[in-house]
Amino acid sequence: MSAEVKRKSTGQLVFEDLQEKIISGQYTVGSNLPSERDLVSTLGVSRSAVREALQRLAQSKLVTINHGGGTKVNNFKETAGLDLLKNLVGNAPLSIDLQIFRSLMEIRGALAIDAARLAAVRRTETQKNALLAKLEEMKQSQNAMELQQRTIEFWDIIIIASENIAYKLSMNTLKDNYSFFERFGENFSIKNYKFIHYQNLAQAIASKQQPKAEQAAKTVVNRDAEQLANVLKIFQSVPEKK
Amino acid sequence: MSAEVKRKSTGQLVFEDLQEKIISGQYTVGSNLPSERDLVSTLGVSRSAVREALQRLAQSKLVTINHGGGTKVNNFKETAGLDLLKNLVGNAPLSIDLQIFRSLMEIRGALAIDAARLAAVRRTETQKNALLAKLEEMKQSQNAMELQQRTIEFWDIIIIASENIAYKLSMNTLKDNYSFFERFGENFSIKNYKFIHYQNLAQAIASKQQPKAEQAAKTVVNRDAEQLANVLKIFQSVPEKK
DNA sequence: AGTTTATGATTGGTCTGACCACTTAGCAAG
DNA sequence: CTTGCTAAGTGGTCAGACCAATCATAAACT
Repeated sequence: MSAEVKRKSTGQLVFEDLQEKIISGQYTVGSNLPSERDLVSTLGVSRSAVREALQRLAQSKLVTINHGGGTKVNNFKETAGLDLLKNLVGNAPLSIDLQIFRSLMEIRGALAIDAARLAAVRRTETQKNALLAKLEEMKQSQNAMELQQRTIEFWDIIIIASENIAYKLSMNTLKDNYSFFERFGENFSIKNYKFIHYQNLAQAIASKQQPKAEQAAKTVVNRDAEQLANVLKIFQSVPEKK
Repeated sequence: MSAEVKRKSTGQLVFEDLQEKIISGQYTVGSNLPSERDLVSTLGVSRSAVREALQRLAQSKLVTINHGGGTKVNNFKETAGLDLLKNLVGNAPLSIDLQIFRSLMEIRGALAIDAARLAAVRRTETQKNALLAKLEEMKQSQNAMELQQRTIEFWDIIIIASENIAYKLSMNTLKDNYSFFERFGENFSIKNYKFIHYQNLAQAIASKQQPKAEQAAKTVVNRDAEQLANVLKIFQSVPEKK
């Protein structure tokens, strides 16, 4: 139940350290990382810890390891995947990069809208019923956190119904990214929440009206992004409580 | 110059082996992987190799490692990122999963179209000129491979101009995924290639006409996907040459 | 002089075995 | 039945040795 701070492993620490240095440009793109043995002496950890960290960096395409030829620093903007985004966003509300926040809202919107468009054609009867049921759940939410959770599940049904595994996988990563919005949840007013747009979206998908579903999804997505942006502004204009 | 088959490291082999077993369902989701020491004896490799493979599996969210508590197999469809797609597509032309191919075309389309829409508003003068110049390069391509490469660069300019880092990162991964289309390049007829649609797209972005850019992008994307699908059909209907 | 070839140094890859840290399950005490 | 302890199991870290690929340099050759 508690939010214990799990002790991080040495390999994890090395990974984060190197990742941060690569992203912040402390290592020149195209040049080689210090050799494993150099990192061992510099960081004061074992070689296995260093190697495990390097393997993970390679897995996320931040570096390219060459047997005998050193470990090259990649230009992460050209090689990395979507999961890197969370390392670019920033942690505290005050330090959130607005351009990256915008990127996040835009890709989330593009994927969700197209998924809705496809779901309107491909959804099964079961999915139709699940979607309408989830809408009712949303309406009966007791607090903002509950509503937020059910909204995510509502969209998940649409993503699944779109029968597009790429959308599903992308959304997995995006969820990790905007999980930091959770703390803002309480700032949403559930009392004045308008369900009409979600209602329209669910109905359009239920009745297989593709253009209508696409339009309704656009409305929902744009409205949500706008609201989040507003909450974000509040957080950014008010100094953090100490 | 040669396409040498690089010898794979032991860790890489273990990684691929376990990944394949997880994706194919040979390990039950939610259960624990064999312990590191068990894998060592089963696979006949050192523990360091096993550990490095496990770290990479954890990095791609296929497993969750718990200190002292075993390594849990995740439901990759709920946790993995877009980069997993290439492991689902299949390798040979004959074994390409059509639903996944469709997913690939759809997400590629959704991102490209929205990027074009944004680029029409956000592109700089420099980017405008680069885009028009790249279009000319495309027209002067000598062979299908060259055209394909320049088309990728054409889109890359649009993605950059959209100022959306999430689109850029997603496209990085998608490029890895549809790199297997390269072999199909020679089947495209460059002689009859119609540049008018790309021309329209470039012009719309150059003149900052957003709706027009979005529409032109849709046309281009749908046409390309259709062509690729046709080529794919040819490959799938004709038995592989021996 | 330029090219090729050998060679040693550098760097990543693998293995072994020991020990530490955390979790879990079972047992014992209460 | 609960609590607390203990031992076994599992992942984490370390040290050191040796293998394998690459690179820089120097020597040999043409």
